[in-house]
Amino acid sequence: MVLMETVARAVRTVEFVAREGSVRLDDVASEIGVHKSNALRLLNTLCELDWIVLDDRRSYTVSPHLVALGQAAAAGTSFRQALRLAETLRDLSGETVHVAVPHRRRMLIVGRVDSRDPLRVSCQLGSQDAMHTSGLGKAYLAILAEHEAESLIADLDLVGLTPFSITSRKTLAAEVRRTRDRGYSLDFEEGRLGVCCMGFALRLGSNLDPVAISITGPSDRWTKDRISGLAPRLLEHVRAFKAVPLAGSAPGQTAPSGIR
Amino acid sequence: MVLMETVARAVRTVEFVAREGSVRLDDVASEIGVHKSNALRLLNTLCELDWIVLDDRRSYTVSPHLVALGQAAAAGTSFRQALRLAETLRDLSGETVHVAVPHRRRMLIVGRVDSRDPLRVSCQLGSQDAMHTSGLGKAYLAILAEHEAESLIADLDLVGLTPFSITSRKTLAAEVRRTRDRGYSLDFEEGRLGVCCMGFALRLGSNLDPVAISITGPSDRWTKDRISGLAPRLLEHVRAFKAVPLAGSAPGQTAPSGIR
DNA sequence: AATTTCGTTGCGGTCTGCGCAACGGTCTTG
DNA sequence: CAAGACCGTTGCGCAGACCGCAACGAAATT
Repeated sequence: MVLMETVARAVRTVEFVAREGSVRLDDVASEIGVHKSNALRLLNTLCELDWIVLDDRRSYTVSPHLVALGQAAAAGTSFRQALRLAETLRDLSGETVHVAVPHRRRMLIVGRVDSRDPLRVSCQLGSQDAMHTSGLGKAYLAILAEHEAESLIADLDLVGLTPFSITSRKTLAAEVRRTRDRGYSLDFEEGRLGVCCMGFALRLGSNLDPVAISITGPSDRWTKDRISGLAPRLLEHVRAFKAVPLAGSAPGQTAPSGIR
Repeated sequence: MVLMETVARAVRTVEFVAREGSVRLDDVASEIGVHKSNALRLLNTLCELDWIVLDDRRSYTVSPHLVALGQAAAAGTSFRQALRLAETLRDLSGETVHVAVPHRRRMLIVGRVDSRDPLRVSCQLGSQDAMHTSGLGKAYLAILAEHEAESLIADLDLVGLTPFSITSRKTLAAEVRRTRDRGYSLDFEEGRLGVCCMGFALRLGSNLDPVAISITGPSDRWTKDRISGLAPRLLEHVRAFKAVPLAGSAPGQTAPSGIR
């Protein structure tokens, strides 16, 4: 399989600009590893295509036009429906709710409804969590068929992030089994110290990958007791939501969504 | 200025896949206007770069990885802070709140907080409204310096979208002046029949473009009376919000945001 | 006003992107 | 069940697009 170099350079350019926020010509040239004349040509074409804009004659930024792309990327999943459920769960729990989809053996966060409390946990959209150290990942593993989960676990790289992280496949498999029985996943400071969460996974679309939802909060108030106290009510809402055959509006449509 | 053809093809490919949702090899080949062997090379490299994924061996989709890009594109603006205000305004009004930034003589919607009512108005993120037919655009024009607004208006293409659309520069300039005095913009079915809205614009960042916020609802309940009744309270919150020097977390950081 | 920095332009070589055509897999049709 | 159509994949050769080089010019800095 032959790769196209120019395309790769263009993509790396866009991602670099997005990562840095604002860059100049020479930054791009040295980052991509090309002569500045070529970097200029890259940036010029990307500007012409409205993927990049140059602000004050020497600093390049990603174009707001790209939010449409990000939306399209998320719309491929059934996250739009999930967001409505997320809002309900946020209101019930008071904590931040994240929506994620599996992507390359990690959980990619595509949606979020923030807690109203000023002290809250909130992950960047587009960021990725490991399967074994997040409530999202463990919820996803638990909804898969047993053999699928097993082969996925076998492929994971079980790096520990905190002293509480699971780093053995056997322990992880057992925890996934417990999650399946329980109906929801738990994460007590396994991914980040001071952060706890509970998670669900559910199949919304017909043939789409499952979506995972987590409710995340500071360990001081989002405790084991509080979670297990709330869990039944939350689970109830998740199940009730699944029953509603929400008419998912196709991506790209401008028609008002959410009208049943 | 010389454009790079291959880059343009790659970009068009990604946008095509995003627009269609799911495409096959020949679709791309005919859309881009290249031989299918070349279309395959394009798609292969884009897959390798994780911008596109192929689902069931013959249908290509945009990768969820791109939501990170969309986030970065929006983060360039100060929309993160605006979203918090938007949520407050949604709760006060009960209607959908949109956040937009100016982009190429149009208003580009980068954020949204939906009304909780099943019957609501909700625009796709990434979609663009004309300056003269939206509350967003008129609010933006009103916050600009007089001469800036005038030169921008002179450049607009005043296409009418409904019988109520403003199509004369003179009328538009007068309406903008009235908006400036009033403190907020109004739009009664000027962009779409059955849809009304009021809008604000505010400068959040130091040297960033202003952000526009609109509150949009069905004309049946989001009436002139209801809007003017709510306006004072809403304006009050907008002004109060502006006073808070929220510590905006830099894009790309994973630290919990919103902690003052 | 001088100096440095940085974006821009023209040019020629060479590598790469491109179309062509044949192959082999999978899905569809008689 | 077999024959056909369809679609994705691969090798090859050529032309042209991409790239680096170096000189130019504008803007920023001292």
